[in-house]
Amino acid sequence: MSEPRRAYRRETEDQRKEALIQAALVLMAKGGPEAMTVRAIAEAAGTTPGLIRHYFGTKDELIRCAFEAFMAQLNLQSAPFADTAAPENSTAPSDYPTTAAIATIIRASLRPPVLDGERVRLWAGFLQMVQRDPAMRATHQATYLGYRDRLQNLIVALPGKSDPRLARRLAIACNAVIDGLWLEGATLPDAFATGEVEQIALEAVSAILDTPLTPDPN
Amino acid sequence: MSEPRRAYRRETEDQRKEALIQAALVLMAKGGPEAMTVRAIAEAAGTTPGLIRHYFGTKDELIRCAFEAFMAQLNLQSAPFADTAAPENSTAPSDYPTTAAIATIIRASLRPPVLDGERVRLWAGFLQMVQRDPAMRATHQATYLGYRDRLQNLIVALPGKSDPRLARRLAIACNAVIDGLWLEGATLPDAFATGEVEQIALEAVSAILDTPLTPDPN
DNA sequence: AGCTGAATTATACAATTGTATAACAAAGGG
DNA sequence: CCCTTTGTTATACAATTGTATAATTCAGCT
Repeated sequence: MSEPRRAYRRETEDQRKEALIQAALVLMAKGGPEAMTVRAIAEAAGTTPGLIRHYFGTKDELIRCAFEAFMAQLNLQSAPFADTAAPENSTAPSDYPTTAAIATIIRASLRPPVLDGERVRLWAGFLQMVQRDPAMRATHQATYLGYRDRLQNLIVALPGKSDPRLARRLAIACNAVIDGLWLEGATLPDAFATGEVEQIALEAVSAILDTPLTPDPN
Repeated sequence: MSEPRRAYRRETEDQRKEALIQAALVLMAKGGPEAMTVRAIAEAAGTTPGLIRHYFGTKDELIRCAFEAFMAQLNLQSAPFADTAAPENSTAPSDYPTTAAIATIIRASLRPPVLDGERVRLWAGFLQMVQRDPAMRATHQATYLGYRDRLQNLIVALPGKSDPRLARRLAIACNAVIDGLWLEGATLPDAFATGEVEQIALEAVSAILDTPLTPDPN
């Protein structure tokens, strides 16, 4: 009857933390906050609940870390290179066209793995905790504003958009289109043809910015 | 020690159901799915858990009903009149200008009570269940498509937008802007000035539709 | 080899969960 | 006026929750 004792297996602290965080995220994505119990997390991570306490002290702390990891990953995948290839010698505007950079961000944000139902549900599952926990709220806000600022920095380089207040409003609008399409495209996959979401986003952002975005068939 | 017995109070079936549904929604909005326990719902509704079983059979069924009520209310508040004043004698286009109707929907969708943090978190808290429960998924999809179709029906009446495929893409894009701004405006209230969100939405939709929306200062 | 200590597992425990069932209250008809 | 029916409340119960504590396992040092 009684299960055999779990094999004792030693791991690095980083490996263990990472495994627990990833397990928590998978459970949250698939079943929401209710599914993210310490036992389920531990089992999915191939360990026992005690390790959560050992490495994170409390479940809430693990959740905080998991949220941070999630937002970092989302940020990375939805705005690739972004900070690295941005303005190396930025006084040469046509080297890597601004419009192409904007289009790249849009496409990355609106196709898998970012455009994914479980992703959206994972994000949604955190919303309540984000509101409650100050640390998580800071992470949330920073991620949003970071994404928006990247858009704004690109927009301000477009001809005729140098006014920062104008660029800010345009960035907010573009961000909203992308977010809205991300939400709808991921939660209602049957309502759109493949590739339709990013296509619509490119057209809409082009209209908002009054600037054609290079089609760049990829 | 033992609490006095709760006063026996008889109510209409509709009153009871409504009270339980509203209590469930409030709890979901403030604390997410975890806070929506049968005991908390019953207490917030001024009754006892047994009534949930009596009137809904199971907690899941109550949740289904609550979600339906929520979506109906959201739908009503974000697109007022909508179905009533839509196309009475629709061959007279300039009687009630299409642009004004679009602007009205946008404004209603992006100010309180629709633009509200608890609203968004309430909506987010349902996402997991929407995915799982077929009935809830149908409600969700129908609400989204209904809102979008209303936009599309207005857009198709605009000059030069009579092609239904074009109108569909434009409606999707406008819907996305509104949804994205709803999300961000409600979850990050500090990031926007009052009225800024709807203002940006009006500008963005004007750009997408290539049609000025009547400012109509209200 | 033997000991120490940290990593890991297992168990304990009180609190909370959803639901089932029993006890109770009152309205309405005969 | 009793009796049935239905709405309502209270209690019971097994399952699950997060965390605390005890019991193991094993690597590294002397």
